[in-house]
Amino acid sequence: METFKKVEEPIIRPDCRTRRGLELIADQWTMLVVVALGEDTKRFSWLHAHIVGISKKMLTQTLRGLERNGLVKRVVYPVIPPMVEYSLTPLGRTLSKPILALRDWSEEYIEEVEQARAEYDQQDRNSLQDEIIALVQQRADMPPNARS
Amino acid sequence: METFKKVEEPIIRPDCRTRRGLELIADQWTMLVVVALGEDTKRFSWLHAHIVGISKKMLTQTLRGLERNGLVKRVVYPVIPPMVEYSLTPLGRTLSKPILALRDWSEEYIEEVEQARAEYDQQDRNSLQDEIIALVQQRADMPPNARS
DNA sequence: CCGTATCCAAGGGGATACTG
DNA sequence: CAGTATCCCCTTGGATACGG
Repeated sequence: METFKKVEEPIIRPDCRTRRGLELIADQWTMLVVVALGEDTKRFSWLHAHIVGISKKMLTQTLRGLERNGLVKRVVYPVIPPMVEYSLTPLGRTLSKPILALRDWSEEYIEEVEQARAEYDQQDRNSLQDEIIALVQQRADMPPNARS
Repeated sequence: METFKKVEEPIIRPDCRTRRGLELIADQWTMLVVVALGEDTKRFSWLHAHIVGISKKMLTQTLRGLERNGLVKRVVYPVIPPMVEYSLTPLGRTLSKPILALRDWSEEYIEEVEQARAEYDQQDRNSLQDEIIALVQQRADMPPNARS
């Protein structure tokens, strides 16, 4: 008779805290913006220039999302030309720690990951090559008039 | 004269390690699968059942990506019915630490985030309400025959 | 059980032009 | 400068059916 209590299996439901959290922050631009903001206050144009490749639309969207979730503070100065400053809120700063851990992981292991991918893809090409060779071999074994 | 050396501004280029890393792992399903895999070996059907709401297609895709990047090991047992086991590789286990940090952050702060969002959205509704009131007020101030 | 193949609708996101 | 508005392509991902 089984007397040991079975360990509860972790069921990851759509409404659990982990899912609700990752839904908000687990995307590339959000994390990059948090990294880019860092400790200081940054202007919109600074962010746009330093996160190379992000469009203004995407940057605006991402910042709005972070602001909406209380992670970023937005300050508009009524000057001409306009000037808007963004910074992490105290709540946002709690998020930057785990995100920086992810950045550090990337810095340390990405080469190893890409190496693994190169080998994986190489295997794919070899397999494909083998299949082609096998097919050609089959054709060579067939009588000429049976070839499609 | 400025004698202090200017601090290098961190420019986040598309080809930097951080970008290349986040591109691969900064998405919701990938992180959830890593969390779900944990320390043990898990079957495909186990993952599909425990990550509630993920489609088979998405789960397969995500696992393939992780396998391709050397983060997950896939073992197929040639039995009927088929049985496939997935587990984190040593490299994959290095990734689970920062991801678990992100999960822990979610568990701790998500309520606070959602609270902030509720207030933000409430403000939006109030502003909209104010605008409507202002418009109605304008109409009331106009002579009746000028109303559109 | 563990996929793959195909179809298809929805929306993400870039390009561009315009504004306070 | 810091957006907003519009267009539009093209990817994403669910649904479904099928296969080993």
